Amino acid sequence: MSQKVIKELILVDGTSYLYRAYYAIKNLRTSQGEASNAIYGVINMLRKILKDTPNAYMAVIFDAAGKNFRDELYPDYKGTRKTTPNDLISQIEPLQQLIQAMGIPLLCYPGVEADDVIATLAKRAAEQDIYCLIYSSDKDLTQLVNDKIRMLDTVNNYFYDFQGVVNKYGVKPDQIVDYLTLIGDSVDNIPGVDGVGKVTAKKWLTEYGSLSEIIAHAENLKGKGGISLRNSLDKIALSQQLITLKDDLILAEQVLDLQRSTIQVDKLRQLYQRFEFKSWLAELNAHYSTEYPAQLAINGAVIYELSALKQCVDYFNTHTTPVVLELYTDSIAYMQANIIGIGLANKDKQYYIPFAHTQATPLQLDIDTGLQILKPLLENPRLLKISYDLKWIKNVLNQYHIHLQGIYYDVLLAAYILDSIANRGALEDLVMRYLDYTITAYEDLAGKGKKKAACHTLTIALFSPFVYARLYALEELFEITQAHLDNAPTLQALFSKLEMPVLEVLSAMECQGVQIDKTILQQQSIELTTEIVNLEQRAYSIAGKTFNLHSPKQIQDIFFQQLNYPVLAKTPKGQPSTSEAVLQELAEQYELPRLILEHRSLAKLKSTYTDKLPQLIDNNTARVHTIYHQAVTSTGRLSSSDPNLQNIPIRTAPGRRIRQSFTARKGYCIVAADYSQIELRIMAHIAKDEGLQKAFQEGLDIHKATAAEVFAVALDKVSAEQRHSAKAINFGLIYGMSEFGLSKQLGIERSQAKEYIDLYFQRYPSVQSYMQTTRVIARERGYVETLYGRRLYLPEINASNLKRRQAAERMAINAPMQGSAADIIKQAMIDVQAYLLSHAPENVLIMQVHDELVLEVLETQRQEVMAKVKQLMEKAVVLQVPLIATIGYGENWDEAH
DNA sequence: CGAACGTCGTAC
DNA sequence: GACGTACGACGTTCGT
Repeated sequence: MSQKVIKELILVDGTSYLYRAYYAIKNLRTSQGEASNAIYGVINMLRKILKDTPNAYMAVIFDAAGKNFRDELYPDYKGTRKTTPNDLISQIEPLQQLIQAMGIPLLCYPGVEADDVIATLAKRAAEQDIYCLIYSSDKDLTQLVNDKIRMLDTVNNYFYDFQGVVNKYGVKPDQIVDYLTLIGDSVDNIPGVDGVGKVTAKKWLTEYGSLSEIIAHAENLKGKGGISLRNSLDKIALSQQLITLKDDLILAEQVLDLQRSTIQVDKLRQLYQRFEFKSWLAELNAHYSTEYPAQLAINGAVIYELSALKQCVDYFNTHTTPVVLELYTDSIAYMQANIIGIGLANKDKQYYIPFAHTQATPLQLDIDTGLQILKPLLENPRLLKISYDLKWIKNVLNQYHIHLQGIYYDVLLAAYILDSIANRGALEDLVMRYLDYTITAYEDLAGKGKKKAACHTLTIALFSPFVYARLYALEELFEITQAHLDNAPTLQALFSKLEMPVLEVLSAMECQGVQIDKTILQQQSIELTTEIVNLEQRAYSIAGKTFNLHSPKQIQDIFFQQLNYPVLAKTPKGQPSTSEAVLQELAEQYELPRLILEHRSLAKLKSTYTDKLPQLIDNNTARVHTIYHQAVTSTGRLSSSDPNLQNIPIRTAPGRRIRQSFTARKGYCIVAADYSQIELRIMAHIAKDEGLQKAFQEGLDIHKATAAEVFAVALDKVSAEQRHSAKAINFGLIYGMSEFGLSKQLGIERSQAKEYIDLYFQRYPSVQSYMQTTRVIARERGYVETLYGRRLYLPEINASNLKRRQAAERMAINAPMQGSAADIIKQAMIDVQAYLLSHAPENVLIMQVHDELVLEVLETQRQEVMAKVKQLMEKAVVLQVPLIATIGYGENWDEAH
């Protein structure tokens, strides 16, 4: 055999991969709710092929819509298939566009199947001494395999050459048609010979060579298979015809035409954007990034000279338009960050002022000198500042004793108000979404993960265009998001009256920090270590060997292989589950699960809290400085990280001990003020339920009052268990819980849970109608609102998938309550901060935990401040029910409760 | 060997 | 599958 073959031909069974990808990849859709899983899977595979064999002839072949000749021959062909899901159908058209935009030949012939086209092309290629590799997981195609045609099933990771087919099916490729005819194909609904399976088919074919020879010797065949073969000769002919691929189609394309053409960059970019394939988009932009600087009216300059900096400052001082401000540092941790450079811009001009790049010619300005000149501009309240994440910028500047003023417009917050889910991404994602062009992400400039380069190691020549593009884009995002806000007055008010002011409160809280007593935590860590080691030893002795108590896999082994515990539940992958619930149940009978549960809870305290918190104490301030994220949650709540101060334990005694380390400075005390039942109060208000409102107005214990109603007993006759049940119902309502959830929560029968819920709705009918109205409004508008008009868009509220739709409905129920509570406490924070700054400046807010504000208050002013804070919180908004804050104080956070 | 994912546990 | 919003530690799996 000559080795003159230069190229091989790659034929991809597009339809086969489309289905496989659709079912293999779950839960992939865009922020708008458009399914993208099948597209992602197919394109991912094609990209791999292109990377491995960039020079091969290549085509992707799809089945055409409509009937083909097999349907004519046999009306039940593929009759057992379920109808194709809409989610899949919607992906076919864009997938094909994407493949074409990638420059890959795409073939789709009506009246035949993709397999027939593949058969024809493979045969033609082989005739021309071109080796052919078929990518498919369809076993029918193995009939084509010979010394030049091979098949790769990437789904099952199996390679079919001649020997591969023999190994897999026990017959040769040219016997595959006969083999499949005998055993039939349930996938395509092709009948085989009754009583003949893989074993018999293989035996007969080995003995007689082919189906026609088998039929010729039919009278020799024994058993049930032999009888049914003799009785179904006509059916066999049809099956054989259906399974045999047509390899003599007349096609418009020759094999040599199947070359990759030029990539359609714009089309590809548009589709990658639509389906939010961000890393591919970034890669595309890295290769074809010439467009944007030319297209954007960028007019940038790097400032190296003192005189130029002074001129620049004068320029912005004499223009009344807002200034776009960017800060670049060597760390994202605001307490440690060192400024590397500053970007300043307006509509017409972008400046980059580098201070600390490692390599720079000409010399950079000295940072102290530079900041001294910039300080008046930054602190000028009349010169308005625009940026993305101004809180972080303000915090960093604070470390340089520059107090940023004129905080005007944070693009991050504006986008968050416009759509708290779709606008979760970074600046470059907002640019893509609102401006329809792309700018370089920092990671694409400097790498990511461990390879990520700090910006001072980048050259100014590389870095400055990146800065200009961001400054320019920020200006444009300012204009476009402002226009969107102007169209929705409630959103505009939410932005300018709530979020922008809260930004400044949060900045102050973060920089203030919280004093944490390291010695308390370190002592607790030591004690926890002792207990953890003790639990480990006891566990090892029961198991008879050492193992990792954190490893579900090892626990599975010991529980179910070694100790033969009963398997109570399985994971989705079919493994015996060792989840919390299973452990709880096993713990009733066995010692080991009890030890593991105990170990988990102690290990959690140690690793997450007592070990971690001391590490985060700032060297200079001796306090912990969290980050409050103002644009993360879908509902409007804040979140906290590094460390997360919003999930410090409270429910158990060892947990509360951690709170004892949150202490006040000498002469101060910790004051903690909680809103009481704020979400239920909001529900009573929004739902306009008279019964519920009355209970709150009378100042009743709300769970007790609910129990009295639901169980029809007098208030003073409510049992502890009844109150407990009512409390679960109340919480369940806020979360959109089902009967199932309530029954699980209370450990009661589902029918019993349903009874409770029905009784509740009978007693509080307005609550029921509110829930229903909310679902309807969500479906009609596509979003729900809080009291302050904050929106949560729910793209899946009309999804065809029941589970997704129900999840969206639960969010629709929960978001107005959770979000309104978030709005209210934000208002309270603004009011409290204004009071403190004007009347009691020694006292400071230090934490927010969703419905709780924590302050550090001068002992001598305690009574006055507590009274005022309580009053401001309760007066933050007027509802149909009283808003109550309970307030306490102590030397530490635990005592203050 | 580091990144990504899944499970678990803490808060409101 | 079944109760909403988060962050983060850990083990396992995946891909380079």
